[in-house]
Amino acid sequence: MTLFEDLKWRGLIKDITSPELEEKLNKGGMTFYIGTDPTADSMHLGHLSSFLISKRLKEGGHNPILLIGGATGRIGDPRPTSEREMKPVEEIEHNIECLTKQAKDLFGFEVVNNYDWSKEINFIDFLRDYGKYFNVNYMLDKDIIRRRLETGITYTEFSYMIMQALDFLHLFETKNCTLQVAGSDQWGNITAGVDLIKKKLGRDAYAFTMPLVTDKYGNKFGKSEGNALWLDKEKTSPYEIYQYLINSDDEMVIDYLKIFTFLPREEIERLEASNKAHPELREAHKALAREVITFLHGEEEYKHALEMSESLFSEDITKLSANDIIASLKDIPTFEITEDTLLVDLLVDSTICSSKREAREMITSGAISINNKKENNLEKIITKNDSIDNQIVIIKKGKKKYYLGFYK
RNA sequence: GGAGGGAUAGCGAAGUGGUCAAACGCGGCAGACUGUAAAUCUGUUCCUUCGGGUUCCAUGGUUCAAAUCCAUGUCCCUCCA
Repeated sequence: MTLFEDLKWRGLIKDITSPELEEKLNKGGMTFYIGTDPTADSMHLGHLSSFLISKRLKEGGHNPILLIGGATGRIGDPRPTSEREMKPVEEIEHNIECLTKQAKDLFGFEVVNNYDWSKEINFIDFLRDYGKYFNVNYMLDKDIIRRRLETGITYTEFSYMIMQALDFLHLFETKNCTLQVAGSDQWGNITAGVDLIKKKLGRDAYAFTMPLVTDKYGNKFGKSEGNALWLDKEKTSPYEIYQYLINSDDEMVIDYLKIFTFLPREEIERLEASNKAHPELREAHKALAREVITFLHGEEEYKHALEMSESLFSEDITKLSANDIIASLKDIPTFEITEDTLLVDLLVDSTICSSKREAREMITSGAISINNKKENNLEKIITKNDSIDNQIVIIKKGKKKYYLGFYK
């Protein structure tokens, strides 16, 4: 199977700028870039899919550059709905530092910052040297701009695509970078770059986008309870990622294997068959969790996440000693217990529930378990008798969320 | 610069003086069923010491009573110049 066929099979190619790209991809030897803006101090699972492509292309004999958007991040990529808040420069600087380190650690490829070449361009030169290549009508015709005409868009965000086009041009000129890869929402910005290179230099550049990864309802992949799952394990534990992936939809899990793992086609097809024949074994889900966590955090962390999940979900945890539990459950949220606390208060103080009303609702509906035993009593007082080895209390909210309480 | 329209819970959207803690839909959370899945069904979704308390962009005002009326301000949209 050629590189292009493999990418296609994995569902990683949505649009390409030109059919010649297939042959060029298969041949190898292109320098390409993938970028992200420093909107946070870590990438999240949503970024992973496109960044993994850099590794796939590298293996196909291409030369990757990862771009962190210090300049574009100061401007803000237009969202479909509304204007972004501008982030303070200090925060952006901090994010750049974190992301650069993360990208290097995870992929080990060259990382560049577009602020380095954008910061010197002054406004007059910008208008003379670049502005003339962008007809406003052309810009207005881009999907992302058109969608914003109703709700309004500032000149700042309107200009974003030009900056991204400049990046491509700069990398093309200085590093012979002829290919850009990004998520499909970047199509407008990417083609702006390809067109700019054509107009200004009369040269051909290429790009392809990958589809946005979603769940079966079309929601963005990689969000749990509205929060992004970060690739930084200090922000999102391997255990949380394990839980997220193991709970993937049956219908989607094979797609995810193709996108997020380097498993070969035969192995994924075997898992697909297994998923069909015995979905309850969740072999595909487990493989997904294993591959992703091992890639991100290494073998050790994966084993730990697996062990934790198994002890919480399939064994009788109360049979373990407090020390074993503490060692094993290091990644679930913890809280402190003072002796003899009303359960309702405990749930609120520990932020497991956001109000007493909610805490009561949880208890009454049978959503709260103490050491894996349901607790329906609103008057329940937690004492040392409820603890394991006088040290800890495990509280479960709903079916999947665990919290570990420590006596001081 | 001128004219008009708008701002309601996470989102969309009703309500236009008391019956409004605010319909409805989505989303969220929980229960049942299961496989830590999906679908389905059920409950719930401002806070509370369960007496009540604080909400409908902001600040003042009218009224026994305001999300609803008035004034000023802020932000947004449409059209004209």
